Amino acid sequence: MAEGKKKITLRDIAEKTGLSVNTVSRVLNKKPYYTKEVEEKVNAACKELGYIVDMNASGLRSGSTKTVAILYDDLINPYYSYTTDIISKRLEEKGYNCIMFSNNDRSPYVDYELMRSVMARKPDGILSYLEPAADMVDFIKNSEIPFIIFGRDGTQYGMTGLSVDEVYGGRLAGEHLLECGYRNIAYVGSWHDVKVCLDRQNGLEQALAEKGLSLAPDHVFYIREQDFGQMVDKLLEDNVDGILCFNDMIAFLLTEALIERGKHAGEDYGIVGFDNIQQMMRMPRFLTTVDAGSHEFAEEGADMMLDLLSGAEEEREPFRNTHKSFLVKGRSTREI
Amino acid sequence: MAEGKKKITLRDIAEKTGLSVNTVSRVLNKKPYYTKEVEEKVNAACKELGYIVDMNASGLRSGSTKTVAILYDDLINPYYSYTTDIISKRLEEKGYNCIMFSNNDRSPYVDYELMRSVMARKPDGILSYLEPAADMVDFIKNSEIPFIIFGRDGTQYGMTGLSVDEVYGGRLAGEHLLECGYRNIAYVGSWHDVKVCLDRQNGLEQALAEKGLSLAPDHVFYIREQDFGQMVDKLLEDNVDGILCFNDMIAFLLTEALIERGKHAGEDYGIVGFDNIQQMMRMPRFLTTVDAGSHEFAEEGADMMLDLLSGAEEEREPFRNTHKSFLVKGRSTREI
DNA sequence: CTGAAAGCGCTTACAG
DNA sequence: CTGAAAGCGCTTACAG
Repeated sequence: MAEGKKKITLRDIAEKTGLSVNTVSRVLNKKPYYTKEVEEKVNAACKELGYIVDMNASGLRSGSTKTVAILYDDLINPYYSYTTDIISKRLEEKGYNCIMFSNNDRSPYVDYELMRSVMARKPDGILSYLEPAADMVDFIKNSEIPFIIFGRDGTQYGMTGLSVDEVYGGRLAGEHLLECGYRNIAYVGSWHDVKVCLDRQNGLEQALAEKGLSLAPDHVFYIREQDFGQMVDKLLEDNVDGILCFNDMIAFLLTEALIERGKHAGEDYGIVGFDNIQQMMRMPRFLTTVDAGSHEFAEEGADMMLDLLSGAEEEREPFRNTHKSFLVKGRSTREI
Repeated sequence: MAEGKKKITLRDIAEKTGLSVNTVSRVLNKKPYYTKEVEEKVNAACKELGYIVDMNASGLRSGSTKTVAILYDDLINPYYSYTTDIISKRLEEKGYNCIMFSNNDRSPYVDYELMRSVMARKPDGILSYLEPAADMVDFIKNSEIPFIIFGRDGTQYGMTGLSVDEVYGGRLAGEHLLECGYRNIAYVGSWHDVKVCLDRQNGLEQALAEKGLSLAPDHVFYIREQDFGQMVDKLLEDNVDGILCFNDMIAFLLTEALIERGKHAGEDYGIVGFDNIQQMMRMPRFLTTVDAGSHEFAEEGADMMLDLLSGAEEEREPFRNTHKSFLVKGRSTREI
């Protein structure tokens, strides 16, 4: 089958040039101490034979795989894919490749099964969109692999990460709904035990409290844990007029469900999301949403990872709140 | 720093159990010939010590890294992220991890620089959203790594892949525009030299030709190669009323640009995209678009890769046209 | 400035 | 059924 096209290794380069494997390796890795003449001979031979290093072998020996693991739920939500795109490209420029690990919808957490497959790849760093399960925190710390929690609050775990002030974002959304004149407010979250989700809800509640209002307990929903259709019916029955959703995708889903029932966002009710995915995808601005400056945020995530990879681990403060969100007005809430 | 938490290797398990490294390896890889007693001893020791295999080492020795490289432009377009999500999860289930490689916007092709970094990782397979550059076809074939071109026509390269009948999709879109009564038609593509882009254009032209119409050469645009604003002005000046875009993202971008100029899709003009990303993201259906059944298509891509990985390489026909597209009517074209 | 040796952690023949 | 040896392709000490 093969056209004599055998794998070219350092030994082939060594033989071709009459140098030792060792010296060839030193030239390719630009370690000090070799003559210009040797350098040129090596480069010429590599080019001629089409040498490509085996990162598996170099990683095994050197202990650095030049690899970063990215842990996520799914890539369907543009918040993930958009930021992952930015982060992976930035790391790629610096010679790192990204290996993808999803928890395959088992849970919103990093569990042992996931960490096991991650560690088997011996990544130099791990960037996780998922929070660690409670019993995994020590395990992760003991692994001594730089671990960044991206977009979620890591302080509670004593871990490094980047997060947005989600409570503040929730307040912005709540204040906007109130300004628009909505008074019968609901919150549609994802999971009841995920901190970001609760933070946004919390912000909404603060905004309401300032106007002497509050969020009725039966107007708080977590769609991953209950029936979507029943929730929509309940919203209609109770004449809810202002809805904050945990993110844009949920907001779109709900908008569509309400259209099917003859109700229209911006007219019959107001709806606000989070993430501003319309902007990421260059869509016309329909949905009112909270934007956390994801582009810059992703770049900071990549830079933080690169810092950790270059060995500045211990000095970093465990956590940084880098951004203040802002509201983006769309047509899904009433004009003021 | 380390709490005595040293790396656990096969040798540790061997010492703990009193067996040889070899035997331990055989048990973990479920190779034939070991007693139940030995198996239990090994598993207990692995669990107690928290053994995790080093895939770098096993890959180096065995020649299989259990890794698939995914080559793409960007993950921003949901067509990429949605299908990548499905493919990577399916592969993950079968024990493969995906390493991401973008060409970092250098070109829409797989070039040598990209292949170099791919090959350095010694993946068992490569799935590419990008077409190979002309001078890379032989290189890729000689590498003898299973290579799938996903979503693009590979026949011209004599390569394996999955693609949709794009000409047919273009016809569907063209026929719909004509049915709606649009007569002054334009095509907004991405690159002039990418086959999918031309195929869709070609289909549009066929639909027009059947009605005795044709696409004016100055109403064909490739936005990656010309000024977007100038194009929009031209469309307005010439009173174009029906526009087919290469994909939904371009269609959205154009819709927004026309809104800024006071023109509205579905009223002042009709616009059709490709991919049905609204459906992927559970958005209300605004845009009329051509859907190629991406979910199923991605699953087939993953299955094809798994087939190749299990060694059925040579028997596969080089190429399969698996799906027929269908039109999804939105509000961006006139009601018929 | 260059080379010979050792070894990263596995799996693969091969012996017994 | 189990083990001792070799080796995957590199990089890292260490000698010279």
